[in-house]
Amino acid sequence: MNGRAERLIRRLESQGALAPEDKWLLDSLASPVRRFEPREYLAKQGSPVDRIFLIIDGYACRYRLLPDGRRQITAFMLPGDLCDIRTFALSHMDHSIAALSTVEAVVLGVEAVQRLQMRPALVTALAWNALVQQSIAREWLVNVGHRTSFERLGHLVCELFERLQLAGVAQDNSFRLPLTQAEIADTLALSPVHVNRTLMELRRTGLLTFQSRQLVIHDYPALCQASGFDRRYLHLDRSAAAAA
Amino acid sequence: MNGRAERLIRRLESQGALAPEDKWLLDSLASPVRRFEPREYLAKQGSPVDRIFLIIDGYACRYRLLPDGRRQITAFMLPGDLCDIRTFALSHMDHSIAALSTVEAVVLGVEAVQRLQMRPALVTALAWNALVQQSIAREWLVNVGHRTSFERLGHLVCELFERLQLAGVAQDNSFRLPLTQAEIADTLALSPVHVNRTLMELRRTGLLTFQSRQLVIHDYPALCQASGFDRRYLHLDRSAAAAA
DNA sequence: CGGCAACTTGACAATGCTCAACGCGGGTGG
DNA sequence: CCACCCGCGTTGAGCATTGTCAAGTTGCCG
Repeated sequence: MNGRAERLIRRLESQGALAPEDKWLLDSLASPVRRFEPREYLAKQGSPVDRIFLIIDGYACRYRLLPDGRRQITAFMLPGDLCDIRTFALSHMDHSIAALSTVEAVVLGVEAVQRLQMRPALVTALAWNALVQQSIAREWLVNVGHRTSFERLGHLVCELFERLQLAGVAQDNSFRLPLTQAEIADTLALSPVHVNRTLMELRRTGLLTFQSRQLVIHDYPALCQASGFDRRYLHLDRSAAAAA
Repeated sequence: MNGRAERLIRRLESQGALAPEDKWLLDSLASPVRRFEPREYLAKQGSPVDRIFLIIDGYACRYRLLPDGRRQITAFMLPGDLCDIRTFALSHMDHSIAALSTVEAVVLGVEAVQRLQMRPALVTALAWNALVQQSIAREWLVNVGHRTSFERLGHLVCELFERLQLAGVAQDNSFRLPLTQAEIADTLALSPVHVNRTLMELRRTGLLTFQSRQLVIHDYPALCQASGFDRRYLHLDRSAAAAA
């Protein structure tokens, strides 16, 4: 056990324990670890799909570029995140993946994925994982489409907090967020200037502070309330949730 | 062969021929057909996941509601569309599915999906299908986040046109679009009033007309151009596309 | 013929964008 | 060791796209 798959295992086991052999397999595939510098590509739009990634540490993102140079970040890849193992069914990438901070990731080829696919319990757990990512993508659409900048930013912070907690890389009421305001802007479809103003408003309201890449939440329930955050879309509870 | 899976098969075969047995299986599972009236639920947020759907005819959509009653449509389900067969890995629905027009759909339970999963070629083809749906979801985020109302609406029309063509239910330069302007508004995160104005602007520009549920495209290349539509995200070509 | 849902149009308000300038800090080279 | 420079953050002013509210109109169905 090298422990590199620990954060992924922790996430997957939130839905039910895995057999030791399954954990061993995940761990044994989690090597070697490759290091990516900020802004470095993990995968490039248009390139053939021949690998997927398990994020060990750091922040990466999926994004699309517009002809005019603006970009939309469509997903964050956090420690313990694994790409959809079905990705190989596509011939080429329809978006890019890049490191936002320094990233440690394991590069998995087809053979590694085939070994994962031979374990039914892992296939199910990873299907759950992929479906949660899709649920998050839907929520981002709601976020960008219908929430004010204040709610949007607050909602993103809540989501990151929950996800990082599940991976075991958040503190009690804070987490490392190595993003520039411009990157947050690309995520929330706001201008960098407006992200700045909104951030100060959140600070003024006493909900959170964000300094030197550390995000501190001062009143989590109030933040959830103010940003319309309802964690059910993250599927964190094992039992079925009641209808809205 | 009852032919009900014809549109799905047509889509899947755009990526490579299927074996006759695979097609027979799809067709044999495509029964019975259930009919849903406009606004009727196919699946409700919070309910247990025990079925998925193959759309035979008509328009359905996935959506989420906000506490204030507004809604965001996160995907269209068109003739020939099939839900992700992995959906059963979730305990409950994180969004609702409802009919927009009268819909004919096949309801598939776990057993039917298990039979599909025993055919590797189908598993691959359906993985491709599901990944395209995710790519579309990413594009919707770009659309809502970064495009003007004019581009947004044009882009949606282009996408629907391409998808309906692939399923074989579009005419040369037009297709049936049984949506109200309010429903388009819920899709594009615009107000109904603004959808109306934008629609008239598209008409005035001579790009398209939309009357009595029929959408006619007068100049498709110009429409693509004006709305920044680049069909690569739909993965329609079998060969790898060049980088942007 | 009546009624209701969808569509249309106008006036006004507001959220968020653009442009522009300035502050701050860390890294680099002279 | 100091000075410059560049990326990032901050702030202000004006603007524009889009939302809201409200009043009509059209058209379909009963």
